[in-house]
Amino acid sequence: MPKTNMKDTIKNVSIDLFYKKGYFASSINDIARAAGIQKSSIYYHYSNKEDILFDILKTAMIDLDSKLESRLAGIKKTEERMRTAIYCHTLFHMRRQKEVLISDSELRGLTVDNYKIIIEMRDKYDRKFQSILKKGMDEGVFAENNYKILSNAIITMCTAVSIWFNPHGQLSKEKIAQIYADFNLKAIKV
Amino acid sequence: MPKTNMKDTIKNVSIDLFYKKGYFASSINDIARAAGIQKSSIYYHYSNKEDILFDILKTAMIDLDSKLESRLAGIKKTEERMRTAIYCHTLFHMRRQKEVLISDSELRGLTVDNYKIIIEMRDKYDRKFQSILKKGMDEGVFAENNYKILSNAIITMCTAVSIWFNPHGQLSKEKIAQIYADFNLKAIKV
DNA sequence: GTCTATAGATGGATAGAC
DNA sequence: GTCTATCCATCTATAGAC
Repeated sequence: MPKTNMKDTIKNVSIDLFYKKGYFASSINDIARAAGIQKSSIYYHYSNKEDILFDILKTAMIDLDSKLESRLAGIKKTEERMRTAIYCHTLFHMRRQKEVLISDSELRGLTVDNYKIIIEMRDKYDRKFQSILKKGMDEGVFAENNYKILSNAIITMCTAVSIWFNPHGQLSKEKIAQIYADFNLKAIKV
Repeated sequence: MPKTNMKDTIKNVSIDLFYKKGYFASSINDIARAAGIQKSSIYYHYSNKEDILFDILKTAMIDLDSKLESRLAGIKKTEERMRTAIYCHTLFHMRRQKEVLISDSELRGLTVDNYKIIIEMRDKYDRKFQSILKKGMDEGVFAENNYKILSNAIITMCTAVSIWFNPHGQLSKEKIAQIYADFNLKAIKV
């Protein structure tokens, strides 16, 4: 059985709270109560409230990017790379629903330096989609179009699955990711 | 020239503040300062802070729905109705960027009763998209698929244009709405 | 309709004991 | 590593004068 780590506990209850009530509406006191400790004890593990948020956002971004990289490894065909990227992105946004929703609505809770770090990671990730899409257009497998606009459109659609996805619904995460991949591939192909 | 109405001023500066800093991070004091009055004067126009948020969200939802209705009026062909709905929804989410972004991230600021009212309006609006999409599938002009999933996918994609759209970018709002309509129509057609 | 003044609660964060 | 106690800033909202 895994060692109970208080820092992880704080992080996990914070994910729940930020997801349910939002970052600003969740107090240090709320977090402490959920973690079963006094609020001052939080500061032994994290230097301040923003630090918890930053930890959550950074971890989510790192995991998202590494999932993409490992899924894409070895795939050569551009069409298949695009399909895989969309499938992977959509699946992640259902599996890690709470964290990605926090990522998308609580960025304003970060001070400038931390904000820049997350935005840079996100831009780098986005450019991977853009480059696959552009390559497909150059190769003639995808219809010529504004690749930045389409890339934004596709990524935001697949990101937003986290907003409406219901874990207790009828369709599996994998089936929904499949529908999303098919939908977008059909739209971009020549 | 239009009469300067303090209630409207409060509403407008609140839209700016909620958009920039978020609802919980914006204080009554911030709003008062931006409106050029003392914070106690806010309470002459609105009974509390949530009332301002609710006013913003309700107005946005009413306007969104009435835009759709007037655009759809007289259009018979299902494919054209779908195209118009997508175009209209996307355009609105660029024209009213701030308000719709608040709508999508600050719903948690509402108490239960107000929350229910907004969600009900939103569901009713969503069902209009679902019904057009389903009709197209029944008629055989759209490919058979899970119409609820696809409807969610399309609506959230077009809603999310508000996240990345840059008013100072090269493409016009109308051009982007056109790209979005074309993209989605291509994806759903048989 | 806007002001000054303030109540009353809660926020993030720190000091220092154990 | 967690506790009690507390500081001080800020928050929403109200009372009552003008």
